[in-house]
Amino acid sequence: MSWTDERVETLKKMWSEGQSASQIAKELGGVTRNAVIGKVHRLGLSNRAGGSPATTAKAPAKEKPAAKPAAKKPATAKAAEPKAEPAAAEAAPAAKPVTPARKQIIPAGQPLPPQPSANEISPEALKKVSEIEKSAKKLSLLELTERTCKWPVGDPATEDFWFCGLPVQQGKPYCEAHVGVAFQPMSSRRDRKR
DNA sequence: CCCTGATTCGC
DNA sequence: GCGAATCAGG
Repeated sequence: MSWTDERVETLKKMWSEGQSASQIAKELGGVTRNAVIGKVHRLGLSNRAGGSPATTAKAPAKEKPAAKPAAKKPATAKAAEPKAEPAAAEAAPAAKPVTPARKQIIPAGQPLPPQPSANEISPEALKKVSEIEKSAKKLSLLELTERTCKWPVGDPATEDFWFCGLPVQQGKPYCEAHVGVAFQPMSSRRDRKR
């Protein structure tokens, strides 16, 4: 696959929408996330700029100490290149419905509105759990690994007992769905005082 | 381990 | 220009 105009457009759009490189690659098909990232860089829109420069403002002059001897990184001489104003400020950064050709999930630079669900377990979370439990891998205790959801389901005293086993949420011991109900912000036993 | 983007460099 | 391999971080 090559970078046709269309594909580049999709790339730009998704990237500006905050989609991850892998998501974009998946969407485009025929390319890896590396390809996407590479293209992004070549297009000069590495930084999801456009209007919100306040985001990931990583140090561009990221110099790597010569910690790698025979490495394949012969410290390029172009250490810090005066990356002037990115022409990225091309189009209107905001108010641009664009073509909602597909699913536009993430708003944009906006992280996400404050999560209202602070108390009690949202019915959605519970529903999500019962849903995922159907597709749970139902692992036994011995099959659990560091990256399998350790949420127990059923009664340990019966045979209807197993662990979720779905991919964990990274770091956490449970999958996303279970993390949702596992880490109750608080309460729930408030009015449950026996 | 999963994921993310960033960078280099042979092609 | 392209993107795999690699790096670096979460």
